[in-house]
Amino acid sequence: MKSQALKNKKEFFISPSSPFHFDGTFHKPSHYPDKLSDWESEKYWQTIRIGKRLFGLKIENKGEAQKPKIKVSVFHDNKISDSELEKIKQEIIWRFDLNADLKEFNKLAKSDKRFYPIFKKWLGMRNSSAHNLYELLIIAVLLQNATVRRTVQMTNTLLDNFGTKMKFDGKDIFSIWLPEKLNNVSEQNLRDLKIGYRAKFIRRLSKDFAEGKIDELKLRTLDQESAKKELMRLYGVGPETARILLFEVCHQYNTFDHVAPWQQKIYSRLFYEKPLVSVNKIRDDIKKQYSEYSMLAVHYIWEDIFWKRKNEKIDWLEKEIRL
DNA sequence: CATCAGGGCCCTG
DNA sequence: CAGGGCCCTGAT
Repeated sequence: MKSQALKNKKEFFISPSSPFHFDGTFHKPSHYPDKLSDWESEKYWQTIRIGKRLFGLKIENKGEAQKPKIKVSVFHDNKISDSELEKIKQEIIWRFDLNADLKEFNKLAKSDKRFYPIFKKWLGMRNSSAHNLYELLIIAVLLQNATVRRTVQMTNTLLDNFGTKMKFDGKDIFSIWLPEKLNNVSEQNLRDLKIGYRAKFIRRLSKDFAEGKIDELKLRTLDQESAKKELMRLYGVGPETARILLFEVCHQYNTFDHVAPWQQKIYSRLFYEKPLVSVNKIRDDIKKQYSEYSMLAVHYIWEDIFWKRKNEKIDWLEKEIRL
C-alpha cells in the first residue's frame, strides 16, 4: 500500500442552496464503517481524485440552515492549479448535491403529518455520494450477498493491497485505486483476498473503466430510465446495485423500485409497525405520497433511524441488520 | 458436527 | 422466466 503525506493547503468557500443540513449531508450513519472518510459534528474529511491526482479534503460548516456556507480545505503536494481547484469545487457540489432545489420535496414533506417531524429535523439534507461512479460501484459490489462484517473485511483488504493512504490534517484517510491499477492483477490474485466471485466482477468492471467505456459525466445528464439502462449494462450490476448508483451518484430522487428482502422488513417496521408488508404495497404507498421524490423521502426516514441507533439500542433493527 | 440462506447477479435451459 | 451456482460467514 502506498502512503502519501499532503503538506500544503488551499481554501475556498461554497454556498449551498438553502435550506441546508450539514451533518445529514456529509455523514450517513446507515453506511458501513470504512477508512475512506471521517466525520465529527460540523466537520468532514475524505480524499478526492481529479484526473490522476489525489487530494485531501476537509469540509467544515461555517453557516446556518437558512444561510448555508461551507469551508473546503484542499490538501495537496507540490502545486495545485486554479483549474484543479475549480474542478474540485464543482465535483463537491455535484457529489453532495449542494445546488439541489428541494422546494417541491419540502412541500410534500409538510403534508405528511406522520413523518413531518423527521423531515423537519433533517430539513436541507441531501442524498450524497463521497465517491465517483467507479468507486461507489466497487463498494456496491462488495455489499452484494455479504454481511456488514464481511463487506468491511473485503473493503479493507482491497484498500490495503491497492489503495493509497493519505496523511493530511492529522488524519489517515484511504483512497480507492484507479481502475487501471487492476490491469495486471489476475482474477486468482483477487480471489486470494477472499472476495469470492466478486473478483470476476471487479476485474471486468475495472477493465471497462480503464478503457474509458463508461462516461460518468454523460450518465449524470441522462434521464432516469436511460441512466438505469446504461448502468445495467455493466457486468455485475443488477436492479439493486443500479438503484444505489442512480440515487447516490446520479441524484435520481425517484428510484424506490427495487426493495431487497432485508430492506422490506425494516420498511415494514418503520412505515406500518408490522413485521412484514408486501413489497408492492410499500412501493405503491410511498410512490403515491412522494411521487418524484420516493427514494429521497425514504432516505430521510431511513437515515433518521440509523442516527437514533448511534445513541440508543433499537432491538428490532439490530436483528434486521446483519452484522 | 453439517447444512443453509444471505446487504445479487450471471448464466443456462 | 425459473432456478442453480457462487465465496464466505453466522445461524440453526
